[in-house]
Amino acid sequence: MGSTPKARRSGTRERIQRTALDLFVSRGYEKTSLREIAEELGVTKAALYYHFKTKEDILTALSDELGRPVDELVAWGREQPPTPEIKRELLRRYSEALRDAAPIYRILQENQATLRELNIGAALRERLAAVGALLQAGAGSLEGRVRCSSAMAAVHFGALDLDGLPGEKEEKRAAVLRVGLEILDSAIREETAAALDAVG
Amino acid sequence: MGSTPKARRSGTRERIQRTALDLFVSRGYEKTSLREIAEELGVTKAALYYHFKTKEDILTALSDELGRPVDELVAWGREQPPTPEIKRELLRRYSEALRDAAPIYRILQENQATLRELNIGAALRERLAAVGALLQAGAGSLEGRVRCSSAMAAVHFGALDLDGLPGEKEEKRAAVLRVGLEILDSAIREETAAALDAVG
Amino acid sequence: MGSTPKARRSGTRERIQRTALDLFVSRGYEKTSLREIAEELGVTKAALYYHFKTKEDILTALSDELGRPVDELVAWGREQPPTPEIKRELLRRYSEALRDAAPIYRILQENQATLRELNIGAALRERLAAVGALLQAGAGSLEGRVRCSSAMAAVHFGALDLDGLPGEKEEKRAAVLRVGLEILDSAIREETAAALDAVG
Amino acid sequence: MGSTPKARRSGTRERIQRTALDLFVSRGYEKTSLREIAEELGVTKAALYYHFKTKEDILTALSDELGRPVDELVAWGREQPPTPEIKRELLRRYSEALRDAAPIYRILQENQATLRELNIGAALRERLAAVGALLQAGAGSLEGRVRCSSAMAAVHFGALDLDGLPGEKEEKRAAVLRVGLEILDSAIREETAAALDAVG
DNA sequence: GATGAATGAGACTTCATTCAT
DNA sequence: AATGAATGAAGTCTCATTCAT
Repeated sequence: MGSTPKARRSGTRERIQRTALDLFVSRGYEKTSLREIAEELGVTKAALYYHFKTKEDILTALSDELGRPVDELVAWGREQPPTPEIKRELLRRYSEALRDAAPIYRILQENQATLRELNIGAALRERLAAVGALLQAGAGSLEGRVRCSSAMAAVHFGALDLDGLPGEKEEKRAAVLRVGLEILDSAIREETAAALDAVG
Repeated sequence: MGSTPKARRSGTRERIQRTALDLFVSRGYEKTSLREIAEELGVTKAALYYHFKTKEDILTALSDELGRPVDELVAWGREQPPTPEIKRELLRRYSEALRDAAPIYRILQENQATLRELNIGAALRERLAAVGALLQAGAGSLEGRVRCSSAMAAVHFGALDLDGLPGEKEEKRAAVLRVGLEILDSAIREETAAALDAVG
Repeated sequence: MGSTPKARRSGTRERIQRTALDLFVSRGYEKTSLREIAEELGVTKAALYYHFKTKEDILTALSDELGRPVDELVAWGREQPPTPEIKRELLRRYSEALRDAAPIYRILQENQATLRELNIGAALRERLAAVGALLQAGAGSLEGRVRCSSAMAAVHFGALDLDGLPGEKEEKRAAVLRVGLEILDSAIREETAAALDAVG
Repeated sequence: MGSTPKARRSGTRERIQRTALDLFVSRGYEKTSLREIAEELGVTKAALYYHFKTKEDILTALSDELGRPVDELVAWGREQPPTPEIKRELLRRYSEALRDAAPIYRILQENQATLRELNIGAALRERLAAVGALLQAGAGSLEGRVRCSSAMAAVHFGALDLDGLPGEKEEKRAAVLRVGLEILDSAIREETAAALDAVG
């Protein structure tokens, strides 16, 4: 309570976050020093420590903010029945959620080894695992689970890694999502068939 | 290519590589210090410098050795015609190649941000891009390319990340490969259909 | 002497002093940061600076307040003749004065190295030296002076360090004082004997 | 095993210890920075870290070395019967042991607050408590214990604090020891008397 | 009577690397 | 084939203090 200054007076806190995000994405978390962030902003290192308790704290704040859409998605998903249509909707929304959250997940992905020892790594990974679990809900076979994972992976890594491909951003996202849905469909088809077998 | 100078004497070079690999995998490249490697081995840091010119050099040597199977796969692929069957074979062999090379690719993946500025990052990424290009050969549409990428991604990340899933290692690899092939098949089907359309 | 400026308003100044005293005793002067004091009090560091000009000032105010009894004792002692009975009374009163002043003298003792460079260290040490001088007044031999010092040391360190011993506080103080008086008596006896020798 | 370089090649380790001891005594442990030690020695800070793992380690090494005489004294004392003569001998030897160990005990005394949180503080204090316990062995009354403590305190603080008094060092030590023995004798007399009372 | 924001200095520590032996 | 000693650069963090509001 009152430990983190709520301050809306000078906006420095926000500027720190934005600068840090940029640098974490472009140079990596570990390789970005607080000196760099401070210099880029034209403040002293000590100013950073006025606004954030540690370096990790900057990343945590970023993740809490940008990761919220995925958090909300998980919350929503948990209240729905695990029907095929809901799963498709889940994947659709996941693709959307990633649109904004992409930078933070890219940081997570590209700095896994470094973040593994930080609390935040776990937090982010749990969010992803939760989405995965919702998609896999009810999947019986190993292969079924792998298909669901692959559908999510297509969307996830597509969102992060496809900068290299030619084409417009939104268009590419749509393509990636369609492929993800295809894979998900194949998973659903198989499960349904298996279920019918078991019954009939 | 003279990777092992005169070696064969005391095996220290090999021991360094093995220890480094373990530590790079478990603690990350950046977070692993030469002191740690040396201590774990019971030698001095200076000894490491007798065998390797720099820290990066240790990783490079590791990558040259473990990455060879994928290199050879690319070489082989380039001499084959881009038929569906060849593509399927390519994916199969890729899955196999990853079996041994997994650690090095895991290091690459989990330390991307760090390695981006090192030569070796590029080298490893190129190998992967080459496999991807072979799989995508002749793909006309954006969606087609995304499908091929996803097929490869399924196999690739499956190989690295599925330690968490239950089941025996080899069994999981097989499942992942089957799913990858499914996705690849869907890509091929579409391309073929599109080609027929264009013709007929 | 204007030690409390206009005060009497919200009592914050006093609360700062009390909190600081506690922390200086338990964590040491150097190791206690203004941040800690402020946090413990639920105010900002800047608030401390409204009431005190520097960190040292807080300690000085504390010392002026708590050290007064010893100051008064010294003033009293200087107006008395250096008779044995006065010396005994001096030691008795010193023991009493320390009852309240103990914390500040403990701080002095446990942070000597740190305070040596601050003015306040000297101030406190002078007070003690003054008591010592009064007790030694007229002591001819080195041994006599050592005896007087030891008598005072017994009382002084007894007051500070005997928390560890079993027994009730006031009871222990009495025991320590008795031992101190014994030592003082031995000093006086010797001096008297020596004086008689010289005369007779 | 091999963690501390045994090195006798350049003597830097010893020079570090000597310089650190001087600075710790004159400026205090906390106030002495590694930069100062390094500069005074004409080496870099990193060189200090080659020889000692932390700042505290330098102090620990110093204490292990200089504190040995007191350690040995405690060991000896524990094997003797607690007779009056042994106690007197103990105090005599303690006075001697302090002759060399004085600097380290002075550091302990003047930096108590700082060292309290370090392991080493406890270690040193335990040594002193052990001597105190040996002197008090068999003391029945609170006053008896206080007398023994005072005897030891006279010798201890005499050794550390009497630099201010006039006279030659060794001469002052002798005087302090004599006074200490006097106080110890008074303690012994009382205990003996009390014992006789109980019996007769 | 007190806060929010910021600073400048400096602390301890770790790292990759070098080189004479 | 390897060691002991040392370096220079850099990193994260904490502190007492200031000042406009």
